[in-house]
Amino acid sequence: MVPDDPAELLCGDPITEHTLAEPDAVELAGVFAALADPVRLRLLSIIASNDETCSCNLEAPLAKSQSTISHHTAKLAAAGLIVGERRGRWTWWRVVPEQLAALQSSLRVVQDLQA
Amino acid sequence: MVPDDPAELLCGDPITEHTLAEPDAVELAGVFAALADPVRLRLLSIIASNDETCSCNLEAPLAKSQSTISHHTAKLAAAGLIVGERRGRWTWWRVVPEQLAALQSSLRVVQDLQA
DNA sequence: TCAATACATCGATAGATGTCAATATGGAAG
DNA sequence: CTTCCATATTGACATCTATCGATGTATTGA
Repeated sequence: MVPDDPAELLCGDPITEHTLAEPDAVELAGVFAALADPVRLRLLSIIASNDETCSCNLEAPLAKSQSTISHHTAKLAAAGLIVGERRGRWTWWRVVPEQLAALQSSLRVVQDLQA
Repeated sequence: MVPDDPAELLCGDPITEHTLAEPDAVELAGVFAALADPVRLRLLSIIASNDETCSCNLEAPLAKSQSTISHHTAKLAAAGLIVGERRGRWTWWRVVPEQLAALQSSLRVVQDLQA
């Protein structure tokens, strides 16, 4: 707890300005949460390695069930990291570079705070 | 599932090369998991906004208990995003810019896969 | 119209996670 | 040495999440 007596403020002033606000933190945390799973990271890297990737090419390399893959693609899509387009029988996924760029930017902001 | 008959490979070839390997994915997911919480993101932004930040200045702005803050700083530290140094009564935290840079780099790799 | 297929959704379950109160630890100050 | 204080750890609990099998839905092709 912060000491009441100013003379005991030996650990510096509390700083609450210019820091991440709660709503922004919740939203950003949601995007990071989408990346906080090994299966989804590999999924993303496979999708990113092609212009478009069919769902039917995602199950085999990751050794997960169809419903699990569907669950993960849905999470990545909800985070805005990929978009899917249904054409014919298949759903084609592609990455959203802008969202990846936005994430990098967020990290850079934190870095710049310190510099 | 991938069709057996080559004539039915209408959705393209499965691609497993140049994608994120399992062990790397697990490690990277762990770092992202550390950022997948609003409290930790705000914690990180507060710590980043100073050269060093005392734990005693982290509880009040985030309105969380002492043990919860300790839990979160430990997670950020385990992910290599911050380091703590105990001097006297207090623990001083600072961000690790190299780890933030490494994360940005990981995201850039995914972006470059697609380009 | 009907069967097959690709994907989503549901229900269930085991394990992970955020939170707090209580307690332990370890340095500071007297 | 003893007391005080900042922080870490423990134990408990509610919630979230990853996973799968089963089922639903929509589209293709015969």
